[in-house]
Amino acid sequence: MPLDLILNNLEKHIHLTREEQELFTAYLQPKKIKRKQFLLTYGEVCKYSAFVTAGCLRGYTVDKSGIEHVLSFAPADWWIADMYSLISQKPGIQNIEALEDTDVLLLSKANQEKLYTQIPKFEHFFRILTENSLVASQQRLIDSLSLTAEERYNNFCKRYPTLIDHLPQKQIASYIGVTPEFFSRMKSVMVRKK
Amino acid sequence: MPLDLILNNLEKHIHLTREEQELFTAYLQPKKIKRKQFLLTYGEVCKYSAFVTAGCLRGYTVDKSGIEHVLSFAPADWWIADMYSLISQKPGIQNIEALEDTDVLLLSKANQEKLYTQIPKFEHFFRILTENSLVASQQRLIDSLSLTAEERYNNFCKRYPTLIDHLPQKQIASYIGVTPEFFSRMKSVMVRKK
DNA sequence: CCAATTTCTTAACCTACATCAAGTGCCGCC
DNA sequence: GGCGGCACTTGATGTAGGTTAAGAAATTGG
Repeated sequence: MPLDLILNNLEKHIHLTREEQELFTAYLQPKKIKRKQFLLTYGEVCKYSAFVTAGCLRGYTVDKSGIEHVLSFAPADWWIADMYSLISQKPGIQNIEALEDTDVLLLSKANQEKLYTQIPKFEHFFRILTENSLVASQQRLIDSLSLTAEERYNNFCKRYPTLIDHLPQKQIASYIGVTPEFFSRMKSVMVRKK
Repeated sequence: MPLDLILNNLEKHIHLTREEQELFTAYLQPKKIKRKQFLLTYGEVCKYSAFVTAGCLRGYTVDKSGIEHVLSFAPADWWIADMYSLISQKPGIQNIEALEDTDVLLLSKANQEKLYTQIPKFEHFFRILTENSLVASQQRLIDSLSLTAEERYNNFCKRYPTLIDHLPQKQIASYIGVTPEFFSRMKSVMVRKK
């Protein structure tokens, strides 16, 4: 059941009473997104944090020469949002798209802020969630500055083991920051090496 | 006075009473770091968040071919730490070094956690601080994936206007992710263009 | 104020990855 | 069940930025 998944996710960092759980779940809004549909598009203000209960989303930006850069994948049990836009409430820079039919639970920014005051444990939870994202983001920056495409691919495989053979490889190429052409070549070289 | 600087920094997001201010400042530990001395070195566990009151620090990693990558500069009124190590309490991956004689106020992880329970506003403050770092880190990742060295340099100038003519240019080169040689060439080309 | 070190510049050559182009395989869909 | 389009491959060629080296300029510490 989807609500169990999100309650277990919270349980990793905070413990809620029955009533608190009920207050929380009342704030959630389930939504289904079909493959290739968008949860959020460039220029829109991000009003929700999304928790994925089934399927998979990707968040990406498009640069001025039209190239897409995948910033994150969100399979089941992950949170996703355009943090820049969610925080500033300015027009966002990400597209968030379903890679397959996907179910999410939406928590609006307004409700999230109510939770902070009604149940301070949520401030704690989201602080930790944000800290972990920050560490991941910094690590990815370090990787992009100091590793080769091949090493970044190996890191991707560790970080998203469930996604490797599940995802069009152009999406993986975009995540590790190379063209699909180069990624294809690289993979065939890696096979030959073994 | 240094304490005013940090209290004003907090004031950007939370309001403290006189007593809360006193409780907080009692937790702080002033420290002086001479130019080229380290606040933290690779492999050490990070036990403090540091707030700079004068001077300037840099946080950087060294990759396996010995190249340094500057992750952040911290001039006066900025916070710095090896977040990965501070959070996990595992051996860190950053060196934090003084670029000139620098004064910091240290807040230990233990004290920081006491603040979270004694004055929940601090959980709020550090959540926001972490959110802003996350957004900056994501933006820098996007920049490194989609901009040229020249565009990244322009962004650097916007982000750290006070540092541009204040900092050895090899440090800037390292921050934007190019060699000092290339950076030098790039600058002379930029001048000629104008 | 000088010597030592560090920083900056310039130049020739090199490499990881991009771009463009053409072809193959395959999956979904009327 | 055929076909339109997308994902993947492979090859030829282009380029941003790296490497090595060597000299000039600037800082720094004594």
